[in-house]
Amino acid sequence: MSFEDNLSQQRFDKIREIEQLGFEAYPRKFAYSYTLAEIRAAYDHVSAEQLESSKPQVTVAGRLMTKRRQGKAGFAHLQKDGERFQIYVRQDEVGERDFELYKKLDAGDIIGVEGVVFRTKTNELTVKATKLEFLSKAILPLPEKYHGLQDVETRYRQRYVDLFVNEEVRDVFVKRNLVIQALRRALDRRHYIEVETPMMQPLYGGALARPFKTHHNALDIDLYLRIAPELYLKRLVVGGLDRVYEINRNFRNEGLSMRHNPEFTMLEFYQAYSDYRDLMELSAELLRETAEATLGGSTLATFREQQIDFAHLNRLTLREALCEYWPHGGLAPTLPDLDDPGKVRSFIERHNERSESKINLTHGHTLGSMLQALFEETCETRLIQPTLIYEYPVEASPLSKQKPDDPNWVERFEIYVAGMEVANAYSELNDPQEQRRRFESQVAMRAGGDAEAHGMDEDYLRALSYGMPPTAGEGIGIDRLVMVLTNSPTIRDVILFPLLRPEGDIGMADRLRRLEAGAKSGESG
RNA sequence: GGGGCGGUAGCUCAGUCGGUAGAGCAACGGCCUUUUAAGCCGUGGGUCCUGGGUUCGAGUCCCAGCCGCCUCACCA
Repeated sequence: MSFEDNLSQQRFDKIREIEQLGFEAYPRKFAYSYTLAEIRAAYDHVSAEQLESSKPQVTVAGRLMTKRRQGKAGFAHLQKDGERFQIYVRQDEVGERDFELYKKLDAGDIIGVEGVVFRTKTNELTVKATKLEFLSKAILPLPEKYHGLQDVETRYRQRYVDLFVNEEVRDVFVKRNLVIQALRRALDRRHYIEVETPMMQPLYGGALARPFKTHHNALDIDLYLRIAPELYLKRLVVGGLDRVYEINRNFRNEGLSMRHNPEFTMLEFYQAYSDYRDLMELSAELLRETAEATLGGSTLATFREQQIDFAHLNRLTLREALCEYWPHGGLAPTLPDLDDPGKVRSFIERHNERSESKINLTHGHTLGSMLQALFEETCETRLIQPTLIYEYPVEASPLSKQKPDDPNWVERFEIYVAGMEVANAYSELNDPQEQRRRFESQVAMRAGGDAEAHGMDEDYLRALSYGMPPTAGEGIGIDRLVMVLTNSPTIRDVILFPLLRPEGDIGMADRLRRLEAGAKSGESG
């Protein structure tokens, strides 16, 4: 028997021993009168003397996280809802049977406690037990109590352990929920309605990315996991849902990094009779409101030792950003330089000389694509404070409306925070003829080898042909926003179960089988 | 996919020049009725990621592979 099996065997055998004391191994329910947080709220300011005279009766439950025995008494900490609370168990208070149970408890077990609130010598609020109830056994031993669970791989694979052992992990996901609540509230208040559109799509679109492919047996058709909900949401705007949003997963078949998980959560919203300027205002409000809801009223987040202030949203055109954030010293570009393809090419060459990461111009040499590539290489990671970059080249924006005075540029903006793109918005192209031409040029790019170019979506063209009001739409990357608001350096820390390679045979069923086979027979231990 | 780093007890980690594999926590037995990384005495616990190779001898050196992290590429 391996050592680990031995540890588990001892714990497994205790289930039988606990039953022999008259407790149920896996009882149905337990009615607690207070959460641990409620006790703390109710009695935190009550003195030891007052507690001594009032003797408040409570019933609590939770997972046993520490246990300190001292002869015929002992202290332990219960954990529930992310709160830890001390209990004190004395044999002369709980009786012999319950104290026998206490002696058999292991860290990780789940119990219920009836008792009286008091304060210890060190003034810690504690429940002195008058009765114990056994609720569930931890057969597997817990990680070390002081260092917790450190191994990154184990933390992601066994998030259930990570969550109850490392308290800050739970906080991150509670805050993630606050972020989503705040965004929903903000949009609901502005009379948006929330919808769900297909995650499995016969044609994928709305972004430039490679999809996951799957198959429906009964219809015998291939389907794609969506890379974006955009085209469906705009069909709804055609249908008269003037303000819609969806918070849901997108799937992109791409590499993993600290900023990329193949499935990620996006908020997309569309507002009819508006343009991208209206969404600039709305975005600033949404970011500020969300930060305040998450940071307890403050707009200041700390991310990687940097202070990030969501109270302000700087605005620059893409071309202005290139002039302002040029990283290579010497002469930075000027706005007129950026209208000259020859000069832009020389700036790219200067960048390539001075930087590890080279800009590769194989995909096309239009002025717009060069400027966008240069921006992404030189500026993106330097946009630490929330910054809105607007006016994008038309080439990589097949669904955006052009600027009235310059068809090479579209009414689009992106918002960068902490060097990451967290939002993307534009005035939606609603002219079906122009949309058809954009799709055609995308299809040509795809034929030319660009695997991420957009496909032709004829039903979308049909929808636009019924007339879509002028509309602006935006997507906000929830995971990245949560990263910044929770100071999580990697996206895996804000996704409960990030994608990992499967770990292979765990052998758990076999271990449980062996535990059952190895259990001490009948008589008490 | 390229490069770098890592994988040793259930957990957190040491392991020197290649010479019988260690500590703390957790566990088990004993003592202990206000402790809190409880304490004291004692005991048990290892597929050193896997598979080859070099060597009298490999946790340690070499090769291949697996898994993870970082980084680059990819990713508007």
